[in-house]
Amino acid sequence: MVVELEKHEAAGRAVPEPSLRRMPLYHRMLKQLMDGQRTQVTCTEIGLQLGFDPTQIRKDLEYTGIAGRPKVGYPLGALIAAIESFLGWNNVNDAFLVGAGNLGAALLGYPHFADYGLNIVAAFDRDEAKVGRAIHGKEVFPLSRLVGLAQRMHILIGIITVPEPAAQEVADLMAAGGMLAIWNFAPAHLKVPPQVIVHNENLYCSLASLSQKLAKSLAAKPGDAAPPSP
Amino acid sequence: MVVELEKHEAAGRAVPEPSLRRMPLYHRMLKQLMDGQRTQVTCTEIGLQLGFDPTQIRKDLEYTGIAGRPKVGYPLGALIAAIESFLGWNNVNDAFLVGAGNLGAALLGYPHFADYGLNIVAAFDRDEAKVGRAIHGKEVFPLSRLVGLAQRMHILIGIITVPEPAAQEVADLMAAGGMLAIWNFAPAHLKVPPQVIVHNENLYCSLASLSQKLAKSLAAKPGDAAPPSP
DNA sequence: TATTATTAGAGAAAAGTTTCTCGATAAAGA
DNA sequence: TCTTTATCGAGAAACTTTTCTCTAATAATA
Repeated sequence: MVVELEKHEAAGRAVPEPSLRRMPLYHRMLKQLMDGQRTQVTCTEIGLQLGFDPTQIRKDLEYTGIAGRPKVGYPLGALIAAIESFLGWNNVNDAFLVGAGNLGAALLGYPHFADYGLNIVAAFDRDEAKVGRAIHGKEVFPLSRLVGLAQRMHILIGIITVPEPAAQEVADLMAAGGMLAIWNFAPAHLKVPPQVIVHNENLYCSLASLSQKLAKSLAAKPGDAAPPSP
Repeated sequence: MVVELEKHEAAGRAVPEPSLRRMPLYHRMLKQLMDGQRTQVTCTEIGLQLGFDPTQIRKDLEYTGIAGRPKVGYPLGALIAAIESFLGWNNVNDAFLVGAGNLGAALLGYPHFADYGLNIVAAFDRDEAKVGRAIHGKEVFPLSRLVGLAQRMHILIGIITVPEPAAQEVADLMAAGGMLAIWNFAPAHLKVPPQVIVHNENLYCSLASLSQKLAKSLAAKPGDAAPPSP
């Protein structure tokens, strides 16, 4: 017997990655509209402001399980709530951050992560000089305590902001501590147990795309700005 | 008359974004192989280590214009050079960074950007307290000098690490200064002239993908780690 | 030298994503 | 009330990206 699942059922098929990544853009825009005392919004309007096709937005919003009405659109408050629920931003997850360097400090000071389901509760670092200090109100512990504290506090999310050579070792510790999701800012390909979700935030990957397009654009119309070697 | 272009010709068709974003992963891995005194590499080997399909890698590498040999693979040094050339990492571009906060400082201290075609030469900030100081050896200028200096120095790349409300204004200044590429770390949808390439590095977009998958994974098997409200 | 195993490269097929088309529905105006 | 207009929602079509299949080339081995 085959059980038909609703499209937006939790255990249903995977949601396209591009759709997932557009959700926060909708969310942000809708929040701003909400501040302007609006109560309804249409895909046409969202698309116009964000530069997306309205049909695409309709398909994306379908994943959240909300229904709109022709000629009117979607109820704003309910739509925002649906997105937050869909993304799991209702239940805030505690997280550990490893690597209290520049980037780590930046993330520790990032505003409003808690509004987006992420609560960084502590930092870890191998450097004894950093241990014991607090950064943006978050205490820094020695790396040796990571596994024990993660297990005891049931921490599910780990954030890696260490230099590349240490990244795999930190990932191993996180897996040993029972973490299920790793947000990896080190430019490294991590090997983890199958139950662990890894998201890589490799800046060089983004940079590659940017610089290739710029190089191509300069090659196409070598104007005033790009002096070729004379 | 129709002129047939080579696939890898500079003015040719657009390279898929996913392919572009995989290039730095190949580059990194190949560099490590190079350190191990290797001279040849096959797609099979790259795929095994990075977890990609070898055919996909072959298609990606085709864009760089390099040719491999059956049974042998690609010459390692030439392949690395081809990737760097393809991504425009040979000609280093100067860049200005605006927003000398936590994240800005992290980027100013990022290692080896110059090896990847990006040379951040100066920072800018609206905050008078930050102006005049140097962060990781890069001087901080007042925002008012951005346009003039960008024009004079022919700066093509701008990096935005200001809070969201100031992002559009900074983008406008960058466009006015003649910049052609913007790397935007603010969670904002920027409106820019058509010739300007914008790359958004919205952390909330990545976080959304991560937290949705984690929430789904927890919902699927509510094991020891996720205590439901009793 | 012939055979075998491996791999690049090209093209086809499959899978995934975006855009288009159309009917249904709801609101506003004639 | 009837017509017009705007928009949702569903399915089809177009496009993009990944994976598969096959051939030819190359080196190693018998």
